[in-house]
Amino acid sequence: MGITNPARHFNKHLANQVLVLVIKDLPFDAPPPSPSPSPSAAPWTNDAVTEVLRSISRYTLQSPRSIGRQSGFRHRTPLRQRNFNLEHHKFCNNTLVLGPAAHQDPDKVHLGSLKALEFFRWVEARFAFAHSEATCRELACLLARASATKHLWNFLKQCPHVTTATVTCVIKLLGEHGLADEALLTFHRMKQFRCKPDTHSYNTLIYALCCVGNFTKARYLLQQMELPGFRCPPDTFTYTILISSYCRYGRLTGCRKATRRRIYEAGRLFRSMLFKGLVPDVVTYNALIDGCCKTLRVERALELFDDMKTRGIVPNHVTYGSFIRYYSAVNEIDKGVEMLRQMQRLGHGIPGSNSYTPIIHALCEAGRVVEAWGFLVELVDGGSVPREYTYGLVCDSLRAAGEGGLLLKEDVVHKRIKDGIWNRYRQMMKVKPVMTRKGYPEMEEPV
DNA sequence: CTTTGAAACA
Repeated sequence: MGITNPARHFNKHLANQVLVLVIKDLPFDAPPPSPSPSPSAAPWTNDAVTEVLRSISRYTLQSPRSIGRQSGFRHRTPLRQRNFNLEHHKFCNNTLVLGPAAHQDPDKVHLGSLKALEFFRWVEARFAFAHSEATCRELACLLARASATKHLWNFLKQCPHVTTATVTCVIKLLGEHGLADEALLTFHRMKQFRCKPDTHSYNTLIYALCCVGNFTKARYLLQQMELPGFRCPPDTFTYTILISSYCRYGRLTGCRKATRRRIYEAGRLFRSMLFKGLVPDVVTYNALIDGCCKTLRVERALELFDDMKTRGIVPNHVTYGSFIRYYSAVNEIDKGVEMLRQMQRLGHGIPGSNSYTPIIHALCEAGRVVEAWGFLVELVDGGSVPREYTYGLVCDSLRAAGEGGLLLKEDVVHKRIKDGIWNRYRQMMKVKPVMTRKGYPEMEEPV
């Protein structure tokens, strides 16, 4: 772990020096607050410039929702297309701004993008640094994250190093911030940026549109791709994105009819992808199976489950998770347990706390408390740590059922669970200090 | 560089 790469270390240090200047809004030629290395004397490399832009991005615009997630992030609440004018209006009226950027300080974000642009120009002018595709992509991504679309488009227009991959990256980021219309605009301007769309960029754009529920435009793009002889024909990803979005979004509206129509639409897409000779993968099946389970159509889900196995596609812990959640929810817990055992037996995945949690919750609710405790122990033996809520629920249920004998304070299992939960909590506080802990009665603060 | 799942509380 602790391998020290001197160049990387130097770049990090340099990035910190520049960051101090950014925060204090000082020119980059200003004397550094601490001795060496100084930005105005540094031999700038590709990696160093990238590192600086990354640190500006990290400092000024990390959305609290994305902190603590390793890669990418998914929204718990559905995204809606954001409206800049409305947001500005609300901001002026001192009311809450909605959307993923809501928790960010707008001034800080603004300063971040301006400073990044300034730095980008500064290394170029002061050291004749030749920007590469990598540094340009880093700046473009920073501007996209800051939702600074005007700056972004201006930059892409005049930068000679933009590639399709860079624009795809930008489209993805805009989509993650609920700016699907802006993503679409960026896509349409690709010619202006001297690059051609490919299937990847189409897929990313379709995903961004689906995330805000704009299926009309998403379907229109698919139609375009399906035209015979088109340069970017749809692939498995294209269909999987649409199918999963229909399944996910279908449940959102309270209306049963709309849900049915969306799930039906997902099935239709699935058939048409098979017809085109495209091979569905685990993810495609998982999306469909989860859609069926959530709409209580297990028979269909099981059919798909068999279907995937005959095609030689190996189910994974996500596939089994959908079934386990379904069976736990409808109180057919033993079938859920059977699914868990099948996954282990066939070597289709190692159950983690995600697989055990629905079963444990359901068992507690059904009053089968001792069994619940058994699964909790099994989970811990497997090396996982239960969620705090789950642990509290099992302990409460044991007490209520008069099984206090399993609650001995000095028990090794209890100690391991508590240590695990506290370790995870401390880990989280490191990356996300602004977090309130729920605090369940079972967990007293360690000394 | 793109796709699946992820609880309870207020």
